[in-house]
Amino acid sequence: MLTPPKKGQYALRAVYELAKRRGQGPIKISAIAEAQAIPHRFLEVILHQLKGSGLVDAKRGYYGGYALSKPPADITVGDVLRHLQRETPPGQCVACGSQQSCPFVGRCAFSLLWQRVKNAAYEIYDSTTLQDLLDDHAPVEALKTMGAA
Amino acid sequence: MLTPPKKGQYALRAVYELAKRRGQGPIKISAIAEAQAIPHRFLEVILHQLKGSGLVDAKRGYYGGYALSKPPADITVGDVLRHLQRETPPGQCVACGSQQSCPFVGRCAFSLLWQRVKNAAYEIYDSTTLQDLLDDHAPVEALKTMGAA
DNA sequence: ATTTTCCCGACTGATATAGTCAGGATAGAC
DNA sequence: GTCTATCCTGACTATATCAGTCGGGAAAAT
Repeated sequence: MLTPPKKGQYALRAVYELAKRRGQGPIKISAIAEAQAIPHRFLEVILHQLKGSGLVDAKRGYYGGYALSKPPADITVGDVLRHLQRETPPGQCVACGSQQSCPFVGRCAFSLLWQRVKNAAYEIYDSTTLQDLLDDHAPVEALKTMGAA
Repeated sequence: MLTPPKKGQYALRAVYELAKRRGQGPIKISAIAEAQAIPHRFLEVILHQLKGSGLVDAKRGYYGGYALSKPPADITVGDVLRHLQRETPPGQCVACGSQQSCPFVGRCAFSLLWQRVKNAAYEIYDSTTLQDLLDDHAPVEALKTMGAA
């Protein structure tokens, strides 16, 4: 239900790899694909899409490749995920995705609930930077919500 | 990405309807389906599945129908949702659903993150009872995580 | 000029979800 | 006892989304 889509996972693994190699100049798609076990052609699509958000810069040609446009500490997981899914049109019911008309628009007993879950998720995403992931520990203020498996 | 599946939404709307009519004896599937705009045949499947968890009781025959087996205050959204999706096999990576083998098993930089998001979601689900939904307000201790739309 | 890389849109295939269908079982109405 | 309204049950189909591919084009270095 709330397992992130492959595309998002690939994107995060890719920028994570870029963060790890920051300072080594542009990293080729093929290098990232190999290191993170991502289909090469698919990763092309994903990184290109990410470029549109300004989180990564691309360089073409012989010594081309991708690089983060900001320090890993300034990029959050939320930044990455947000730019992959087209955001839901404002005023639209969170639950009734697509442009289907919700039969309970305005008086839905659950819309608030879905909204809260979504906010809780992005609160975590937005408070986790690539640097946090590199350091292999969760941000301090979020740890208390962890609980057991 | 984290919009709940239709099945779960239908299930919740159905038990919500049952909670609303509690005390009126068994409620027919057709009545629930009409009130909540759920395909009749599909709702049959869903309610039958829910019955397996003991949250609802069914009665057959002329005056048959469904009813909650417990007071609305004793049933949480988490209870309902948990019984709809087969739980992920233990030890399995949260992200790499199905039984696909994760190439980063054990050393995945993100598994902790996914786990935390999942936990945060179920913390909200488990602290929201049907009674809360009937009262049309969120449980107090969860309100602080709401934020803007 | 050629190679190596990213760029870009259209396309295909797999998978999970959403929903249907036909018929059987049970309980009450008559 | 028969009839009807209801839930029960599994197998089935359709659809939408996701995952991934393909072919070719454009910049940058050699």
